[in-house]
Amino acid sequence: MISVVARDDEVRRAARALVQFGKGQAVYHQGDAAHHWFEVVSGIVRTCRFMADGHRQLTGFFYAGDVFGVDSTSYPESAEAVTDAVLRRVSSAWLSEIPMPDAPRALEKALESARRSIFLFGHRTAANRVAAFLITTAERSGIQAGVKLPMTRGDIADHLNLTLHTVSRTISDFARKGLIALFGRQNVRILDLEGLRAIAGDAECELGGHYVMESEPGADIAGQP
Amino acid sequence: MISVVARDDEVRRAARALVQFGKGQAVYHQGDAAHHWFEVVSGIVRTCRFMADGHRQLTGFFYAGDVFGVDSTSYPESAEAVTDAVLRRVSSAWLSEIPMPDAPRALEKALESARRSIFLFGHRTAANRVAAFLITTAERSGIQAGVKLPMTRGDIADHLNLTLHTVSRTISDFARKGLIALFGRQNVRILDLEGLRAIAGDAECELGGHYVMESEPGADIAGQP
DNA sequence: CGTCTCCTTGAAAGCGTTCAATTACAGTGG
DNA sequence: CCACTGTAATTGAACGCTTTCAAGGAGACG
Repeated sequence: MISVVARDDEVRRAARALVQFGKGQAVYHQGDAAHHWFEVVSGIVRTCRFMADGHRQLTGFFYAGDVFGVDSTSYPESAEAVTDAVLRRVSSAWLSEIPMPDAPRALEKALESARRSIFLFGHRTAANRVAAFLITTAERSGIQAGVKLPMTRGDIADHLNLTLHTVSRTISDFARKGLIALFGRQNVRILDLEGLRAIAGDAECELGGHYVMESEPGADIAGQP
Repeated sequence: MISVVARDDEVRRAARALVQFGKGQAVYHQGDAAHHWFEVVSGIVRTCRFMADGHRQLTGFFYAGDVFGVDSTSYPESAEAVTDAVLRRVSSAWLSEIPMPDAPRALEKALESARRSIFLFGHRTAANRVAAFLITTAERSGIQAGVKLPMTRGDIADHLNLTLHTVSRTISDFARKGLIALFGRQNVRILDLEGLRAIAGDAECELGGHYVMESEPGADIAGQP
């Protein structure tokens, strides 16, 4: 009996461990069976999809405290360490024991996020996207005016659906216009947050209200017991 | 007792009725409380979001048998009849009582569709998008070579994230190259399906396999009971 | 101090949009 | 049945933004 409990404890321990990854190392690959989900303890992780045409699409950056890899069967995207990172790895089998948002809710959130990307890629210029990226990155990094960009320009480009050239040019433009200041390639100081916000525009650009187009509620033509 | 049952039956009837909408009429508006979901009996319905900048984004076209409006609290997008349409309107309260395998599946389909749009908007040219649209519309319409396009060019444009000019030009190009034939503005016959497919490219462009980048599984640095 | 990777910058080309005008079509009434 | 009318679609030309092509430069690390 005791040995069984001990073994159970061991399984529990193994099911929830701290693991570390070197810069650039893959946490898991697109298509892998989803045995674990992860929480970032330190460092930064990116999730990305590889397209058949060779293009890469970064779907998210994850900072300390963020969770990723919550997928039911197999991972729809790869996860890689942007910097050296320490992660808490939790076996998917323990999902039920740990309070997690229910599945349909998670689906809806994923859908919502996907729709935001559609908007971003559809109707925003390079300046819009980069400005929005700088602002949100600044907010997530915590430090107010000093933003660190540990990811490469290529990473940012694949996240915003631009080329690294355009990203670089746009950042340089912002610096030239006095919106930000650059210290080396990875350290940015935001000088004019309001100016950046004006360029970024309303990131959550959906209307809460209606575009009323006079319409009847639709006529009932048959009951249906 | 009997009266209660009768009243219950009445509620049931009201909760699931056939309703009809005229061409262009709104089924519901973006932001409305989601009291019902719908199944298309006949006709075509479009769902669309209106952005703060005035742009419109069509998120889907729905044909007979398709389900839309499956949202938990409020509709994130408007729904409008593209043609005169008859819909089966089901009260959200009956979601659990009515055997509805389509409901959760509708969400997954929407997410899949959204992801395809992200890819489409990100890495595909106008020709790619229009070709893909014609093919999928042909498949959904049922009739093999004769595609009907009851939606306007503007609708198609807002769905593919292009201008109506570009859509029109691209369709004309296809006709000029002999890939399709036009009969009036709404009837298209596909003459060279393989040619169209070649232009559309691989619409489901995610890799099933891995891009292996030699990596260790990540070293355990501490157990976590 | 060399080398590697990543970043920056310039110039030209590509593609879709915008502006502007014309044409086709459906619906309506004579 | 045909002219009239308004909406939708087509087409041309110029513009603008991003990409592509090409070259050079800045750090990081040994």
